[in-house]
Amino acid sequence: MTFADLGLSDELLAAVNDSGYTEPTPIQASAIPSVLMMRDIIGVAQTGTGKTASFVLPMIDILAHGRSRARMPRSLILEPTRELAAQVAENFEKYGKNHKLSMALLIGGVSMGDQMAALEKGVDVLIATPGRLMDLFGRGKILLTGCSLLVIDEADRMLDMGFIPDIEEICTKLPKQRQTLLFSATMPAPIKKLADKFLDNPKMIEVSRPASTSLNIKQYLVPVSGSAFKKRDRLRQLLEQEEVQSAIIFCNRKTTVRELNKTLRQHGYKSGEIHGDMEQPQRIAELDLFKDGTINILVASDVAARGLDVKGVSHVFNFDAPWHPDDYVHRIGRTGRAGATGVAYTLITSEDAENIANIEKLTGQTIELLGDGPASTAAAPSDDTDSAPAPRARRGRGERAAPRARAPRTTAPVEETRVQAAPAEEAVRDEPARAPRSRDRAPTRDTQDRAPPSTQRSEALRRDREEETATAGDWNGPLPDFLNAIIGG
DNA sequence: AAAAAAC
Repeated sequence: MTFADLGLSDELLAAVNDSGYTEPTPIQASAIPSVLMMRDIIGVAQTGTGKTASFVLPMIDILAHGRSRARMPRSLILEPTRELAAQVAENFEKYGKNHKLSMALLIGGVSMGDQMAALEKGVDVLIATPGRLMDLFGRGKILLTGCSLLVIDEADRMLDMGFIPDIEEICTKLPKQRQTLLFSATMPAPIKKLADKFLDNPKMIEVSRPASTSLNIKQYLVPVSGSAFKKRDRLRQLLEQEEVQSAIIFCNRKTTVRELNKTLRQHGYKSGEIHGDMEQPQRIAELDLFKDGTINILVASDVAARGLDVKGVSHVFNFDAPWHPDDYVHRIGRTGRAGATGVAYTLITSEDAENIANIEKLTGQTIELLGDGPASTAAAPSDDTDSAPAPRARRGRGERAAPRARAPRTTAPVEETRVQAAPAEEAVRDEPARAPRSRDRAPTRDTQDRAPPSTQRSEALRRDREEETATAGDWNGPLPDFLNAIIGG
């Protein structure tokens, strides 16, 4: 099976070919012909299954004929988060490069001026988050009466975020004669109801067992004391003993994201952060730095858990075990994408027993518990920081995780608004995501930018220690049952 | 419990 078998146009096939894809994924193979035949679709699929291309590709061919009129978009794609919306826009740019389709990205956090101007000119594709779409609609900037193709993406996430009433309202403003595609990783009752109400004789496409995790991802649990300092210490040990190409580190709280990124940077790591309290331009800028390899560690809230597609993410770390098992599946799905292998570590404290049990129940697999090996010296007194560093033997080899490579960030990028709504530059996107790491030879003492050895390290540790606030219980009592079960105790 | 989304 090739893309050529799916009924797509030659121009489109050329663009697909240029992007390096030869074989459609299962969801693409079954969805694309049906979409081209104008059928309604329910796609039950996780992100990472090629879901986005399964609607973007046929939409480009469908929209190739006909012309847009002012304020009357011809199609609408709804996404739960701004990042996802931007990502879909990138896909349209990539695959639509041989077509002359116009699109507008309607997301919050960026100025409305460009968006309104685009609408006024008329667009073929509207890609939007519900809030901004409703806002602009309320201002009379959009007419949805000419919108004959609707995509509701990540419907279960929309539900979680309370968007369903908005979605319903939007649906009623579209013409009744239209094609509707709905995608969701799971099909809870409210989503079924939504589908019943707004889809017409949909074709059901289910590609992977919901909530399954990719076999390409090796998963580990890492027991650790609940203290924030010790967790950070343990995390850094993991970062150093692993061959981290690039990593996303998830935290449950935005404050934790900020703190962790700060201390990682103090320790010389090339890290950045992303969470919902940041200005949108800054979120985009940070993501771009991560994509182009300027930073190789992204500390993130769950804003980045779902759907985010960055090539070459070798590791996912859960600094906090996620509260909801679904989130675990989504988070670790940021690695091991497109056939690559990935590793996922989850730091767990004594309080996470139930969360982990739920995750294992959901995924139907037990996650390997990492032994309390030498790397867990975090438990030992580490006041005299430099004298008791993490196992050096296991790092070295020039694979030092993160020599500081750029000056601490100033606030400058925040003010720059030019990055905003514009979809990311094509050129950057398709580069091999990461600059080749210096996985070279012996650790040559190369001077200049390299984080100076001991002094910086101990200074950073001292500051880290000072910021220690949490005093959650250490892992001292008996191991919870689920752990005993795993290690056979 | 948190996070996400409109000014």
